[in-house]
Amino acid sequence: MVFKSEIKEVIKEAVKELYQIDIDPVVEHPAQEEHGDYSTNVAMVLADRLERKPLDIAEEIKDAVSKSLRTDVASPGFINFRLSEEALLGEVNRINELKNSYGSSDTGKGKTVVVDYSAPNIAKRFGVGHLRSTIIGQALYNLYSFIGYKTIGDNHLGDWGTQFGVLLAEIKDSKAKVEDLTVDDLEKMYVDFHQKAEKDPQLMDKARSWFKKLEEGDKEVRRIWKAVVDVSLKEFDWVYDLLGVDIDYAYGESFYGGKMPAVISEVRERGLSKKSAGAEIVEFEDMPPAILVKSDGATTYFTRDLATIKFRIDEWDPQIIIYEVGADQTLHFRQVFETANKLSWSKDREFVHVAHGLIRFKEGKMSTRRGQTIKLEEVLNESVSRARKLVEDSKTGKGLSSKQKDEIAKAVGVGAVKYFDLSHHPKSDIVFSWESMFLLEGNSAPYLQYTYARALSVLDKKETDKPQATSRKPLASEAEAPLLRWLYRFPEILEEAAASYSPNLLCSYLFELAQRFNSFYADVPIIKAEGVELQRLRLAITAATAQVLKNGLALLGIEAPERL
RNA sequence: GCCCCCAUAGCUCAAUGGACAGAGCACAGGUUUCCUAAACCUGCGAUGUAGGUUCGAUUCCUACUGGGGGUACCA
Repeated sequence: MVFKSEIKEVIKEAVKELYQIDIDPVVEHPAQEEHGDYSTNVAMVLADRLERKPLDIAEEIKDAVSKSLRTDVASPGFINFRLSEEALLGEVNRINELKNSYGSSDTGKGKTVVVDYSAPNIAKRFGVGHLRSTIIGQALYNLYSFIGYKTIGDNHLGDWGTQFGVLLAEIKDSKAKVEDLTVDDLEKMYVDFHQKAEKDPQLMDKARSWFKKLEEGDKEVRRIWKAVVDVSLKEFDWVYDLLGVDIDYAYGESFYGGKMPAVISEVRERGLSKKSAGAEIVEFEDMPPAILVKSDGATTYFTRDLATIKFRIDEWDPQIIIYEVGADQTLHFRQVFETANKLSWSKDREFVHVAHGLIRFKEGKMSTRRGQTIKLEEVLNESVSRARKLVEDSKTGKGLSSKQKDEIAKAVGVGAVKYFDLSHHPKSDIVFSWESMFLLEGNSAPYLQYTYARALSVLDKKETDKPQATSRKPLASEAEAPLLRWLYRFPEILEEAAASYSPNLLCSYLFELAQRFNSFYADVPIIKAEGVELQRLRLAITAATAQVLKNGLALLGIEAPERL
C-alpha cells in the first residue's frame, strides 16, 4: 500500500471542496520524525492565491480531513500526518505475506521501456569505465520491470565504425592470424596505431578506407571482423557472468549496417541534411552540426543511432527509451534526439539520456587510445580476494566449507564493487582509487548483506510458531518504532528511484533500513523478548526487514547470501 | 573561444523549494556471562565567492572562481 498517494488524494479533495482549486499537493516525509510520517505545504502554497494566512488555511484543511487522517498543524503552515499503529503493523504483515513481490506495482502497466545499457566496445578489454553503464542500466531495468513496465534491455555493442578500420589496418600490416589474437593483443594494436597516427595523421585515412570496405561488405574483411567480434564476446561473457548481468538483446551497431540507407533518405526527404565539405550533415540552431554521411560515403554513429531508434520503434513501440551512456556523449544524444524529434518519431515517446559521470583518474579521463584503462576483471578479482580474506578471519565463517566461503566471497566482493557504483548519484564523476572501490563496511553492500544474514540467523533460531505484528502497545517510545516508520516507505522509494533514474536513492534507503535494524538488534532482545506477543511482533519486524533488504538488493543486482 | 555537467565536514558521498543540512570513512573514547562485534553507542566537524527571486534556497536565476567533459568526418 502506498500511503502517500492516499494522503495526496484526500488533501486534493479537501482543497477542491473548500476553495474550488485543483492542486497536486506536495506530500513528503518531514526530516524530523517528531513532525509525523508525512507532511504537506499546500497551505503555504495556497496562501498567496487565497490572500490569507497559511496557518488559517492549514487549520481549515486539517478540520476537513481529520475524519480520515490524524493531523497536526505547525507553523508557518505545515500540515503533518501521522500513520496509525494499525497501519504500520498491517504493513509489516503485508511485507511478510507478499514476500518477494513486496514493492512491485502496476505503475507502468501497458507501457514499454527500452533500456540501452552496457555497450562495451569490441576489441577492447572490459574496463572499469563500463561498470557504470552496465550496473546502473541493469538496476534501472530491474526497477522498471518491478513497477510493472514491459522492459527490454538492449546491449548496443560497439562493434562497428572506424575503430575497426584501425584494427583492420594493424592486422593486415602485422600479417597476424586473427584466430590467434587475444583481446589484449587487439587492444595493444589499437593503442599502437593511435601512437603512430599522432605522428602521421594520414594513417587515419587508411583506417577509414578499411572501415569503408567493411561497410561495403568485402568478404575477407568481414571474415576478419567476425573473428574479432567472437574473441571479444567470449571475454565479455565471462565478465557478465561474474557480474550476474544478463541483457535481453545485443543487436549491436553492426546490426544496423543494412538499415542505414532508409534512414538517410528519410532525413533527406525531410530536408534536414545538407552537403558540407564533401560530407552530409544535419544542422541545429543551438548545437554544432552532426555528420550523417562521411565524405568517403561511410556512416557515423549518429546515423546508426538514428537507425537504432527507428528499429526499436518498429519492433517494440516503447514509450520510453533510456540510454544509460556516459556524460561525454551528451552532445551526441542531444543531436540524435533533436533529429528524431524533427522526423516526428518522438510523438508519445520520450528519449532519456541518463548521462552518468565518468570513472576517471585524478589526473583525467581514462583513455583506451592511450592505453590508460583499468580492467574490470582486475578490480573484481581484487575485491573478491579481499572479501575472501574477510570471510576467513570472521568468527561466523567457522563451520563453512571452502566452497561456501568462495561463494560468499564472490557475492560480497562483486556486490561491494557494484554497490560502490550504484550508491553514487549517476551524474557524479567517480575518481578511481583502489581503496575506495572495496569498501566493506559503512555504506556498502557487505554491510547490507551482513544485516540480512544476521536477521535470517535470528529467524532461524526462533522458538515461536508464526511471527505476526499484532501488538497494540503504543509505539512512540518503543524500540520498534524507527523500523516501522521506515519499512513502509520501500514502495515509494522504488517509484522515485525509477522516475528519477537514480538507483542511489534505493541504496540510501536500504542503508538507513539496515542501520535502524542493527540499532534495534543491539537495543532489545528479539527471540527472548518478554512475552509471546512481543516476540511475535519483533520476529515479524525482523522478517519484514530481511524481506525488504532481499528485495532491494535483488533490484540492485546484488546477491544476498543467507550466511556470511 | 563556444556549449554541457559538477562544487556540501580532513576524505568519500546523501538530501522532489521546506522545519535543526543527513551518513560513511578517518580521528578520540566506550560496549560482548545475551539472537552473527563484517555490529552497536558517544564525541569532533560542512553548503566555493558575490548578488537576486521566495514566507522559506544546498536546491531556482545571474556573475565570478575552481574542476571535468564536449566541440565534423572515433564511439
